[in-house]
Amino acid sequence: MAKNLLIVESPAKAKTIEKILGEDFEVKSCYGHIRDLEKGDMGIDIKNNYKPRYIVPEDKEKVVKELKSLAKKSGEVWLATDEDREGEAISWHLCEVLGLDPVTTKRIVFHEITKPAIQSAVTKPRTVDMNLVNAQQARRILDRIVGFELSPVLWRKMSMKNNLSAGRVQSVAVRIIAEREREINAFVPVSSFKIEALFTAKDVSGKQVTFSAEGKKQASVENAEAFLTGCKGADYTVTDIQVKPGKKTPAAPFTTSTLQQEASRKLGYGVSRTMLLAQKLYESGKITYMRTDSVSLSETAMDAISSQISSQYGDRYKQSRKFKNKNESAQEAHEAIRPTYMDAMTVEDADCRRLYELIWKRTMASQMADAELEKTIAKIQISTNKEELTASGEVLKFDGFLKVYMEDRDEDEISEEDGQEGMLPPLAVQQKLPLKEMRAVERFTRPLPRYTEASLVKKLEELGIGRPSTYAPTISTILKRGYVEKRDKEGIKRDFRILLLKNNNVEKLVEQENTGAEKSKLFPTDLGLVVTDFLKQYFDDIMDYNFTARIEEEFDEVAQGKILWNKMIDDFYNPFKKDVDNTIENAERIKGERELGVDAASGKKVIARMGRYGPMVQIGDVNDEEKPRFAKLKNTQSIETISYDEAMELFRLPRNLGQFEDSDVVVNIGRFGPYIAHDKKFYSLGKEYDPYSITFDEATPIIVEKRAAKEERTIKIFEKEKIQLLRGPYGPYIKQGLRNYKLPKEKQENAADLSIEEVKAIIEEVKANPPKRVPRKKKSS
DNA sequence: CAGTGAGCGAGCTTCCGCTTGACTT
Repeated sequence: MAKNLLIVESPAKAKTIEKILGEDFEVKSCYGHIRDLEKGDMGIDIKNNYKPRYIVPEDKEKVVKELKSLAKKSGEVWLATDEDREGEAISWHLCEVLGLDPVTTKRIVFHEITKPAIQSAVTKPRTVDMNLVNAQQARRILDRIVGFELSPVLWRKMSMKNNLSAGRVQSVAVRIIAEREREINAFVPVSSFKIEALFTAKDVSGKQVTFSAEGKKQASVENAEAFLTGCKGADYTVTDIQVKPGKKTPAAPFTTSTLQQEASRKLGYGVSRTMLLAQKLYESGKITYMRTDSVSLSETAMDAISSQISSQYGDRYKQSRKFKNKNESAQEAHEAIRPTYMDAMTVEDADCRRLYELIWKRTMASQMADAELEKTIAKIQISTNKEELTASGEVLKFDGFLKVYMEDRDEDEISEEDGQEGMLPPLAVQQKLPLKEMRAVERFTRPLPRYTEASLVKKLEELGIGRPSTYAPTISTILKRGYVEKRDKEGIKRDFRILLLKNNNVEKLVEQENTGAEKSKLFPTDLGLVVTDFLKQYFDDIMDYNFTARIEEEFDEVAQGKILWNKMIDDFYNPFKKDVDNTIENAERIKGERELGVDAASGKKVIARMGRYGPMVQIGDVNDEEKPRFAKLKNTQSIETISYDEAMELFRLPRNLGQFEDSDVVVNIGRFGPYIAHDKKFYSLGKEYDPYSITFDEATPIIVEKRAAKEERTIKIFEKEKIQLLRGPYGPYIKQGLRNYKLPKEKQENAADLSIEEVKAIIEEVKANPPKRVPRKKKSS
């Protein structure tokens, strides 16, 4: 009898399941979605009740063909795609493409790839749930409509024409970054004075140790000084001691989002890197599926973890826990991310290993006992006034899960109070304490930090926007479109005051701290800011943080069969389309203009705005008799924050540094960054040089060096044909115009001897048989 | 490769969510 064919989404899963099911089943993968909306005309018949037009994308043709022929040969076809909205739709598309009847074709689901789960799933097949499929179609169609209606609006209203885009997810992601930036820019720090007293006492071994106690924060320097002066000559007595037990609980096992956050905090990985490494671990069978929103573990896994904890740390450290998902939008088609086996596992690649160890520890910790603490709070009376000081200490009584792992926190979750609380020496009520010194330290309030890739993912997940499979790609998109940049920011030096009470004398000191430094953070570009403002102005509802949550409720109603999907789409489309038409008709071009002042020399207005080639400053108006002067903003500057003085500074380029080898040496900033122009040739300036301050003596060696390096790379030049033979990191190649052609292996050795005829032949040869590439998107008819 | 900055109009781009691999100057 012919084998049954079982189709899953992921090929790695297929392999595992085939082993479990044995002889009767052949298990194949469809590699995710196999059909999508056609691109032309949105792929939707708006007038025909939003009927979708599906096609098999080019890169899926092969898979579909193979599944078709297998389906013919096989006994029964079973659909085992993921149990969520998308998975259900994939099953339905498989029915459509393979000619299966969705009413009778067997559909099974499981949330974990374990023998019992899969064997039990096979005993209770159902059929495709068309309501759920319709909910997915509604989701897909709505996203297509939003993206393909909104993006063209931007093309029309923005002067920059570098394929801009907008969408339900990406545009809100940019908005989050833009708003945080403006909060930071508008933030006015307020200072107060933290009171800290240092006392000495004997510890358990009788040694004198220093510990600190805190007093009430003082709002001003006057108050702080008055307080310290008031403490002159005081006695300090312990009046009360409270000892309270406390505990810490481990975090849930990893989901995609929490894995990305922790890998970012603990290992400094960006989200794409984390996902790439996780994919490798998954494919080599070391971890479970890495795109998941579920925190649950299979029974089999819980048992394995439990026995691992027993053998490694003892039963005292064991505590079985079942975690529940807080997130309502979670679809939980998979397990949490965990090691497939808990016993020792070697991972070759160092980066992969670090991620694997993180996953292993987190998984272990999630099934371990609470850490037990003892918190001590001592009140200390000041004899000269009514204020009290508080000393607190924390002792770890039992480490529990902390033996293995502790989750890190984001900057914005760390408050000033929860610094490291050390141990207090044993104290007794009525004990007199000798004061070493007391200080009032000026502290400033801080704005919320800028987002990292991972903290943006966290925010998106909280808002229910995006899915585990799209977090990393979404961030790539907004970076690629130039709405957002990832970079460091240097902090600025700031003075802060300290008042010190010592030996009955109050002394005033000033110290410096660095504030506002950020590393690898997301900054909005001017483009991102103006596009966000524009979309907010004209498409308020789409840009609303709750838009996705609202339509998700409607998708749910479709999934429950309460409303028809085309009715839902119709209710959305009509008002939306009206907004689109109105915007195209009435909205002004997006400029983001801001006036900076008046140029003293010419008496003309100085403005910052978006130009055709990005943010710029301009002196004068295009309607003036004399042409306006233009200068490009540096990439750390922004239309919103640039000052008049900074703007005027930009007009200092181009600078002529003088004559070298009878030609001018001119420094400027061009399309590809700062450069030196000399003798009709151009030399890029590295980051170590500033075009505004580079000197003649610094510039000339760069010319000489770069010229030499270029000669080094050149094998031969065919002047007349404008063809170059160059040496690159992948071997010698031919350059003609913008295109490169690799030399065949046998010709690489003696590349310098090639004649122009031979070179031309190679070009023709390569053109005729182009090297295999990722299939390019083609216009579907 | 190293200009430009206004507006027109051809012909192009664009979304989100499932999955992996092949390529590089």
